[in-house]
Amino acid sequence: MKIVYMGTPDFAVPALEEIVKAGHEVGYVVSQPDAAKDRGKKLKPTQVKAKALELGLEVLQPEKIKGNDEFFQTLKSYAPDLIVVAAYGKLIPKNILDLPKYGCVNIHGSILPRWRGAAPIQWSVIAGDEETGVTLMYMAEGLDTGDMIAKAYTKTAGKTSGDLHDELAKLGAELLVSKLPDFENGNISAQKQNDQESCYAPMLSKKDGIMDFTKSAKEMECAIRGLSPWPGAFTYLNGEIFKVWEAEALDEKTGKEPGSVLEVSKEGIKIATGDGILLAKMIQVPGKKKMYVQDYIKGNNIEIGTILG
RNA sequence: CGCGGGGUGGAGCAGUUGGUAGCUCGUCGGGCUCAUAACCCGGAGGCCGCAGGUUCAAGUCCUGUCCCCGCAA
Repeated sequence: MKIVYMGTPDFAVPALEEIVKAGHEVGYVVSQPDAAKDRGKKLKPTQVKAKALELGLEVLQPEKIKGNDEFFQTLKSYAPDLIVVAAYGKLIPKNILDLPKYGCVNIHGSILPRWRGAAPIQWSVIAGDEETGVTLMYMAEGLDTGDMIAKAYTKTAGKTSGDLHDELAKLGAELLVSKLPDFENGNISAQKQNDQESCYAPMLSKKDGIMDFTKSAKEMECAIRGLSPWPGAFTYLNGEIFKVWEAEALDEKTGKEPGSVLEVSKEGIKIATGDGILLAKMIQVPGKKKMYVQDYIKGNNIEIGTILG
């Protein structure tokens, strides 16, 4: 099958690899333009571009695709059977959606219609969903509103967004490749989404990482896992950023003000919340690596009664 | 050249105006104890990221270099 693949970050890498491995022809890989990221502001290729070049595929990186006739003509002359999109990063105009013989499909990191939008994996963890997964769907003009072709599920228990991100990227790749032959066989059946059950997962920003100790310990534990590895749940200790990477909600009561440090031990830091106690286990301060509280307290001291935030 | 912090025994930190390298934890041995993650005594373990330079003398000052991290994007 002749495929055009559109994707940008590492979430979209496994699917590209699997498509090629399955023996399909990928005429073009479309990715966002290289961006200056990280320390030192060096221009770095996107993950998908890097993998595509490694696989010897042709890469296109248009600044914009909407109203970009040259880009459209390039795709049109290739005449793809299918366009596969995974975390491309921009909306795709209708003329491109309608171009391929079998249409345009997307791999989305949630069980639709739940968590439409940019950060489905993170929000499902933050919300405390017990189960999540990936959905293979046709692309429609709305945001993740297209008809659903197939789904694959997994449990969220104890996993961070980072863990699930990697897992779902693989799961999505397998799901997609297993369905590819069905497009040519005409064996695809798609199901409409129930808009009533939908919810939105907006892109996360740094601010979403701020810890709100008035919430329950359980909610905070989910937020900490959902915000890892980015932006990370953080608060302030003596004016410095204090990140919490691992924590456990304890079923204990306290009358102390939310954010109060109740106890510091090798087990972790017990912090009062709006409901219950949060035991912070792995933390990080500026300039340092993540470390367990057990290690942190060997050379640092946190006074009982300190208010975080 | 975006801003900034840091690389010191296994771990986390301190190290003042350059002059014997310390602390907490761990570890090993011994002791106390019904017992212990508690306590007491003792021991081992460090080319102070790397390379040069200044100096009678450099963890400390200067130059270069590698690596890690926070912010910002």
